[in-house]
Amino acid sequence: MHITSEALLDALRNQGLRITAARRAVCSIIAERHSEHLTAASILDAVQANPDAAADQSTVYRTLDALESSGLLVHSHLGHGAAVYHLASEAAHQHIVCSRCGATAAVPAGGLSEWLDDLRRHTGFEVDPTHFAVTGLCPNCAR
Amino acid sequence: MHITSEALLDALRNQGLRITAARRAVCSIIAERHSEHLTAASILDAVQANPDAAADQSTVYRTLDALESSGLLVHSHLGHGAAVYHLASEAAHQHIVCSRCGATAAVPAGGLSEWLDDLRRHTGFEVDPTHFAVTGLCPNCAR
DNA sequence: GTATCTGCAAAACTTTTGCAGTACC
DNA sequence: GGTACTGCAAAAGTTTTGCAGATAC
Repeated sequence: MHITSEALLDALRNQGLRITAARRAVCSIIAERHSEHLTAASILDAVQANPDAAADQSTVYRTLDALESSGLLVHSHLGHGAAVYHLASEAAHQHIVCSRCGATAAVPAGGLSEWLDDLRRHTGFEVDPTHFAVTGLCPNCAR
Repeated sequence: MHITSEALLDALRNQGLRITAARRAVCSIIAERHSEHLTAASILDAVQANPDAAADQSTVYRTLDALESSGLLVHSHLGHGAAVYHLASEAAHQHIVCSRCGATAAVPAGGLSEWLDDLRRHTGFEVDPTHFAVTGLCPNCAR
């Protein structure tokens, strides 16, 4: 499930936005490292590691916003700290995070969709379960 | 499902903590307004509205921490902003929050517990579903 | 050429912390 | 009397914003 930097840039172009060195740099980091839990800070670090394409913090945040508007990128909150950014194509999974040690696991899809249907029926909400992680205690921390 | 300010203060006493004017003030706000979504800021405002018992921000946070340690109070995150504090006796419900307009609804218990069992079986985590809300679009915002 | 971007710097917002003095028990 | 608590002030951490100058198209 790879996506290229160009695909991300195209999404920006399609919104009528301009393609700049800073945006190329951010898109390229995301395309290369899409399987990690990227935070704004780690993207910023990676961008600034390349002196030819260094971009400011505010520019990184603005680029991430633009990519989210395009629908290709989403962010979620795994805990109290910084948000993590995912490709939307990889975001269809929810995380469970240990509130003591920070260990994360993917929430199995089984059972989830029935619960979501149930939620929709009862509340009328269109549920997006991925935006916030679920917290709990991992097997180790639960002892 | 009321709780008195005294019950909260007793919980502090039982931890060997001292009872001060600031702690009385915080406990009394929580006891009076337990049915609201209280944030640290709203508790602080309420405390400072009474010039006889005004307490500092840091004191309010420290008191809230102490009450959480006692197990009578919990906080949850309904969105990107400040945490909300609930009595633990009222916290056994999860919230769903509209990511556009901020409307909240309670997640019905039905279906939830099966999903939680499922999660525990598959991940081994002891799940606390109430700490982070679930986001989605409310019926109005979903159009 | 001009509307959009960028960097810089500062602010916003929530929460935490260090420290010297105060008050509870 | 001694430990715990408080206020103050400042910092930490993440994200946002205002603005003057630079750049893509």
